[in-house]
Amino acid sequence: MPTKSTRETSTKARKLSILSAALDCFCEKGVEATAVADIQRRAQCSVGSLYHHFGSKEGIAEELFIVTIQKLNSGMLRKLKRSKHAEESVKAVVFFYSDWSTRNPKLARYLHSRDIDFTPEAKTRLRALRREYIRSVFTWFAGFVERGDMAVLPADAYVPLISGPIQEYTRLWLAGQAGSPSQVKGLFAEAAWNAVKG
Amino acid sequence: MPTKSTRETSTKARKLSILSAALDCFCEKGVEATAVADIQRRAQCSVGSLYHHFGSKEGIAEELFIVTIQKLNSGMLRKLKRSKHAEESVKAVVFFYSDWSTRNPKLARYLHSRDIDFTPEAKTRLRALRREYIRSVFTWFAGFVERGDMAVLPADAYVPLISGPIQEYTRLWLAGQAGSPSQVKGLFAEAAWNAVKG
DNA sequence: TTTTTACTAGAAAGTTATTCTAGTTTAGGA
DNA sequence: TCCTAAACTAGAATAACTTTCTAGTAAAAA
Repeated sequence: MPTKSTRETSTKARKLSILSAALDCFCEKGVEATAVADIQRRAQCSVGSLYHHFGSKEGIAEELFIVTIQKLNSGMLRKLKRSKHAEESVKAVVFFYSDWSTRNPKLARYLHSRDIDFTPEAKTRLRALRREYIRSVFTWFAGFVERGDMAVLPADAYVPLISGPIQEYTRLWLAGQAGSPSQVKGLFAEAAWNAVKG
Repeated sequence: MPTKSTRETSTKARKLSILSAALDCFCEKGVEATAVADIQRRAQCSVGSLYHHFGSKEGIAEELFIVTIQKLNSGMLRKLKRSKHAEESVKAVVFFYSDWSTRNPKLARYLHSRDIDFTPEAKTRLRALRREYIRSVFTWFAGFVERGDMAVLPADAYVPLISGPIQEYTRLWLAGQAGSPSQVKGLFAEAAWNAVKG
């Protein structure tokens, strides 16, 4: 049983507490409007500590974004791979997105803020993550497409067709302009299936 | 023939040149990373002039965002109202979004960037614009719904179902992860119609 | 002509991000 | 157990940037 060193544990805890403090600040005031001092106060650490771990305010924003995307994607793929049939798989994507967003509204809100300000490196990492996600989904669907259960479409079209509406609806919900995604997820799952079925 | 004063004309031109310079900077470096001095240099004006017209850097970003949304929405509604039938209307939304984005990639990129950092007033204005847009679209569709040409759905569901996929695909395209929206707009228009037809 | 108002300029001031120096804590080897 | 290297933290110092302020110019109105 490999017990972690106290150093390792406390480092991880501090990084997490900084990310969590940052998420709260970002959601309350927006990324640009939160000062490094705001995060530092809320996380109860020093400026030095903050810069030691993340390099810059942008570094915090990037790490938070990337870690969140990774969690969302991996959760989605796990769910996907527990599905047996084409229809079940497609609908699972819509349901998972809806459920994850309503369970993690702060993270969802943060993901819906855009990535225009990231460093080239972070953009590259994000691009790789997205590409990998789209590839995984496409690979999972490929079998169904071959069997004729799903339509033959450009590889890049599946994810937008399936996830686009629920994502857009979730954005409205986060902006206070629509009811909870859970109210329409059944409807949107049907629409997704209609858009890609064979 | 009411000829405009030179003052009025040059003021408008200066404001436009500042917005245009800002758009270029924002697209190249991101909103947060562009300094007021960057915009000021590119627009060839002084800091004072910039603050006189827009109050702050955020003020520029907000005005640019709002003006762009207004143009996009009004163009969309104009197109919509030239359509005769339900199917034609629904597909027009997809086509217009695709065409506008490919014709105005910089503006499209900016619209897809974050709106989380806006002032409460700007958020309110944006919310009003979006609500008004959704209401207009819904009103336009209401006749078709009554006649049974389109399905009866929650009012907030139409726009996400119709526009969600093409928007999401456009986002991928802007991120360099997919081909031009014009390649899939026909496909996506079909899917949109399937999602809402009666 | 004069007066008022919109506008511009650039220096000054105020804020905030980032760096730097000094020091503390921990893991790991002798 | 003690020593050393490395990870980590603190907060002052610095640098970069945003915003304000003062003075002035040009256009329109009176």
